[in-house]
Amino acid sequence: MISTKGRYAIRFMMDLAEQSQDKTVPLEETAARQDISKKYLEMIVKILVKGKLVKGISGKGGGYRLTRKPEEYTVGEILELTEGTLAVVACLNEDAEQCPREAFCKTLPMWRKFDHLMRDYFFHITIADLINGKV
Amino acid sequence: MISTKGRYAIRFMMDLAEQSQDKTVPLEETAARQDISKKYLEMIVKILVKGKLVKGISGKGGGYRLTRKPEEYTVGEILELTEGTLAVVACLNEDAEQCPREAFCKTLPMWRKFDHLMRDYFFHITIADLINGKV
DNA sequence: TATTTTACCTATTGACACAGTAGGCAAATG
DNA sequence: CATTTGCCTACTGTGTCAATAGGTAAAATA
Repeated sequence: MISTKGRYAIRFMMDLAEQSQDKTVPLEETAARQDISKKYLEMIVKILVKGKLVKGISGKGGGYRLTRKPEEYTVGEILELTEGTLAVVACLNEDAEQCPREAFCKTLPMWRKFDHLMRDYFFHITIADLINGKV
Repeated sequence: MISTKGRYAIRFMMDLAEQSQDKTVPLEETAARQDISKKYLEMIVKILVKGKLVKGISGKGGGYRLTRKPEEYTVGEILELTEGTLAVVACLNEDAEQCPREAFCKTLPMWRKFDHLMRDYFFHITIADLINGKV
């Protein structure tokens, strides 16, 4: 299940994209517009900054701004960054310890295929797509 | 992320299916074979019994047995029962309160489509498929 | 009938994540 | 210098996960 972290992050990115491209948008505005607790959103946006998906500018007249064009962000990368992983089962997580059942596990192929399915879906939807209702 | 509850449940059902169809299999055997804590597995199997996916027979010579043929169980229903829900976001959960953003939410269609994708996948894989490596 | 084997039930635990909240420091602008 | 903004650390309450513990009920066998 995708938590509020991932969902709020997507909405935050969309909100930035919907404001005029080269304006910096204070977090307080977005928080109000999206009806999300400012303090909580702050915490989530910090992850986006660390991941270089947005840039934060301090001081008066500051705020946040996208570092790329909206069509260059996929939902997949936003979710993976904020949720930590998109793996559907623990053993498909990148930094998971080797599973001793791996060689003969009869369910692993099912999880793997689903993983591909999911990635194929979320990594081919962009922020621009969402805004333009193309999904 | 699918927890051990769902994953162990699938393995338990597969184990039952792999034993001769009309035998009742004591939980202790399956727990040993699958290397799962007996007590914990007990808790999970209780959900399967309540959901009528398996039948438990008490007493000497007792154990568990499938109530249908392996090809009549889908992975989807096992996961949905044991995990509580398969919804990828809270607002798609059956017993979720109505979301005030529903009417104009630009991400909802994305979640809905993914939900369909996922259900289409997991509700078309059966226990028999897993055993026969058909996935 | 007594014993053994099995399922079934309630309760508890430690660790961790979620969804926030609080308060202050750092940086930049007017 | 004051104001605005981002950034940082720390804390909290609630809930779930993944078990563990210790029993009771039911059914078969000796």
